[in-house]
Amino acid sequence: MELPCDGDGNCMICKNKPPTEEILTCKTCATPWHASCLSSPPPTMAALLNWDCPDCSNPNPNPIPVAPTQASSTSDLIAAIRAIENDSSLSDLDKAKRRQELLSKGAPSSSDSAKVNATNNHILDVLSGRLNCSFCMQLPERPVTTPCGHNFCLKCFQKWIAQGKQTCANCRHQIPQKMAHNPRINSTLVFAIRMAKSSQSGATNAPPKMYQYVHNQDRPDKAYTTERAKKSGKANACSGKVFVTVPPDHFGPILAENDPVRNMGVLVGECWEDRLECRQWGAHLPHVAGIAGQSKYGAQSVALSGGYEDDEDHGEWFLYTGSGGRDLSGNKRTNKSHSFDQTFEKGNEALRLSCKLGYPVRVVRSHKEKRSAYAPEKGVRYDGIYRIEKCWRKSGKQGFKVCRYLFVRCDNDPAPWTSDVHGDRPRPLPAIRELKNAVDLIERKGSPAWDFDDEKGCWLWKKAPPSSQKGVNCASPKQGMIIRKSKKGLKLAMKEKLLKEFSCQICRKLMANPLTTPCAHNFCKACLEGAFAGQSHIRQRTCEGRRTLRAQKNIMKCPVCPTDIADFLQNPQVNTQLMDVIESLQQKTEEMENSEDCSEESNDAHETPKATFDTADSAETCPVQVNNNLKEQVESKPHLETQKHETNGVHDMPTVDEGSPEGPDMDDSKELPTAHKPRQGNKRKKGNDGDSEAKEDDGVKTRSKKAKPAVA
DNA sequence: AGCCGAGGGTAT
DNA sequence: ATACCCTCGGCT
Repeated sequence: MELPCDGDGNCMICKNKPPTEEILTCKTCATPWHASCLSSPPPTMAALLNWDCPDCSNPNPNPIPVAPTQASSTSDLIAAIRAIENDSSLSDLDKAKRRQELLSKGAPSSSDSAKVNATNNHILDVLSGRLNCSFCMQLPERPVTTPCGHNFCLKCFQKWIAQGKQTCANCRHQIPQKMAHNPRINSTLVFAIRMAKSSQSGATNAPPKMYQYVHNQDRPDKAYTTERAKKSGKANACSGKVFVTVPPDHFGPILAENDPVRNMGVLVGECWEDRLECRQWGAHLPHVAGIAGQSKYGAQSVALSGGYEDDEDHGEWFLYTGSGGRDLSGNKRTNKSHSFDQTFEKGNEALRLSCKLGYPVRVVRSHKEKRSAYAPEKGVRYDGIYRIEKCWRKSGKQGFKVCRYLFVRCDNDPAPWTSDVHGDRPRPLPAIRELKNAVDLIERKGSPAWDFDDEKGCWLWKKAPPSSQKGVNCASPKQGMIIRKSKKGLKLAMKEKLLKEFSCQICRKLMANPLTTPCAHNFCKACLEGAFAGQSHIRQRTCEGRRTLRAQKNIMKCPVCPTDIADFLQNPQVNTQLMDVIESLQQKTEEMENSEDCSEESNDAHETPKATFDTADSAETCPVQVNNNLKEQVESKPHLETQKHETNGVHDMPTVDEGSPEGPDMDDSKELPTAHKPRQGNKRKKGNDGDSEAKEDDGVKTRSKKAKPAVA
């Protein structure tokens, strides 16, 4: 039995932490192994440099094709390593770091010179080889992190799971069921990789925009406006001011010019607490309905919240189900069962119109969508512009006809889950198996209104957007709120971004010994453990002091989302790859800083607080405070420009995929007899509304008009 | 002026 | 988890 070191660097065979010089790093998967516990350690120094661990050298247990790696052993490299080893001024940690840097960079072998940019001294170097997915050997495109601290592409990981594997491909730790079947994107890594890529392509002056968060104290107005609405449990649907100056029937992205409050526009990846807040920023206006649109005009936006079980989410494309088909009479707000067919009317017809004309449709995803890897863990997130390429009807899972829409992403910004630095490119449509049983199929004829411009390299209106039928919403933002954008140095902005993205969400400092939870949130190990200090995993229950009942597991909620991470906390493993990246970036930033001390940046009017990169490496510098109300300010951002992305390295649509692996199409193959059930009334009966009369005595005069008809 | 809705909080 | 009990904006 051969086993590597675990996430803490302890050998899984002898259980000890081997000294640095006894650690071997696999050239393929970068996993550390304890040399003395290997049955056949590499015989020579050269072999050591080009060493494949037992997992990677044995072709059988790993059926996923691994990209060939180039041999990189040169005598220079060995000499360099020896020099590091003999340098008495370095600590063991430093030595390990240097050595790893050397190895991961690989000897720039002449055979591979085309790929290696000799002058390239960028962050990508730092990342390459460390963050690579062990399956495809590329930087993960949609990174996910196992509880044992290893990072993979979402798709590679899913393939691995689909093969019936239950252990981490790197360290063989058991992968919990929840992670296996519902992996979450690690957005911190998305950021790291994106940043590295954009810095490599020379686009450093445009730091990636993502994960904006508008905090409560910065809101000029709250969603609740009436006294009654504030009464808990009584009303939640009272909306607040809409901050953006677009008409309610505005199509397409919301640009900076329509955002007088922040002058940023609504950015892809922006998150809100709930649908009401989402509404305030204009991304999706209805506070309950999933479709925003008018049957004669088109649909502007949709929400994906898992409300209809027929939905299928593949990130860059998804299959959306129309609304209706349910009996919501009385107070059956939660009725999920269909009792009649959906038809193309109202919102459904609006979507069909947007499909025919090729309008851009904004998409928001809600945490309520539990089956999708792309849904946010919390709240509602704006995911950008999609187009509806086709629509049709089919028999849904419950046997009644549902309206179906194929949405394909076409935004100039990358989706929140991808580490790609460029937006979408036109991509081939996925093959949808259920189409063979579709009826009422509509495909767009004629050219779409929103399309990709080859010359400009971005998506834009090819035809004039439909003129609004409504007036512009005139939010009057507080004067003081308007733009406090200073000409902050771009480098500084970048640095702040770094600091923020790699910060522990508990201590707010740069993460030390980062842990990635199964819900894909990152914290310092000390902070996360500190947050649950003193809590035992098991709660003993006694029955009247007589006998001891079966112990019950304590629930331990992730400090930033509702996920129970008690299991993870039993044996949390440091994400060493992420740790490496943070350390290296720190180093890089310091270098950059030193090299430009005398540059013009220093004449910036206001003294900027020093965004230090001190790691919170000791517990006392990093006070633990869980659930402090996110106290950051809205970030000043460079204007949201309709930027052109670099076209190099176009990482196009993951090849055309079939509809869904396990096929809802099975339903289609046989016409379900239930499709012809007698249609039930979909009208709400007035009488039911009257029932609520009795409790209207809250003393606040905000009776709804609805309460009256019972008397009338 | 209906009526509909991929919401949200609380009680069970 | 799920059942209730509301909300109010916007489409028709």
